[in-house]
Amino acid sequence: MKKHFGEYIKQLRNEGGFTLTQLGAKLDLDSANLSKIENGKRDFNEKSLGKLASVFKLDINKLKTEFFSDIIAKKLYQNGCSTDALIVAEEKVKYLKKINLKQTEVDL
Amino acid sequence: MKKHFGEYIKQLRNEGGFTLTQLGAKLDLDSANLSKIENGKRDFNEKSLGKLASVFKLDINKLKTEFFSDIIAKKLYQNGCSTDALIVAEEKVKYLKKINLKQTEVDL
DNA sequence: TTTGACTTGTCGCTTTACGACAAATTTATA
DNA sequence: TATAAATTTGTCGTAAAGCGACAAGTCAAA
Repeated sequence: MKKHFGEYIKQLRNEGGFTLTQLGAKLDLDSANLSKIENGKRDFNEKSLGKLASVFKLDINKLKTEFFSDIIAKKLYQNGCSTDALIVAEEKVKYLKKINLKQTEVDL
Repeated sequence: MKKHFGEYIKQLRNEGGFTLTQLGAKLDLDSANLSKIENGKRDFNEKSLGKLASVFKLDINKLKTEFFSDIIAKKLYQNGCSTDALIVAEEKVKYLKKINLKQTEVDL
């Protein structure tokens, strides 16, 4: 288990044998900033997930799961919020998808 | 099931028989902004959860669950992210709590 | 048709996000 | 151990997001 998404990137980078500067270039990121990300002092920019996936030939959906689970865990942890919120969130996602389907029917 | 946290506030407000202006005053919020919140056009400010809890005598932890589940659901839904992230997030929260405990021991 | 409740649009300030560069520190290797 | 590369840390400036405020609009009740 990794403490944060940055550790995951670091692992990928090391496995790929890249320096911070090399990987940074591929991700349009300063090596200094990439370092902070890997060490959990800054968050990876959500908008760059696609680039990361293509550099390492990763499934974007798996990557999103890794990334967002991190964001969510941090949010709950920092706010001292019960993980009950996760159960409720799952229901809500289902509900949002359902009403979106209905709305699409209406739009047609 | 409510579409968003704003609907939840609206329900509380109606049950309490308040106008937007009245509840807004209690929450230090403009009636216009409260209206937007109730209609999902703006998010309720996380920092005001305490006030909301005390106005309606709600358990702050329940309220947090309601609030953060909403944030999380929206994030997953908007990003087309699998709810697998929720399972992973739960593991991560456990892990964060565990390493925090260990760190506390070291600090002592 | 006036009044109160609610909604919508928009402005401006504050906070946060984030890329960039400089400088310090660590690590590797000749 | 000298030095060069790799990594880390500090900080700045701009960009974007968050959010309160006010004005002007709609809508419903009397």
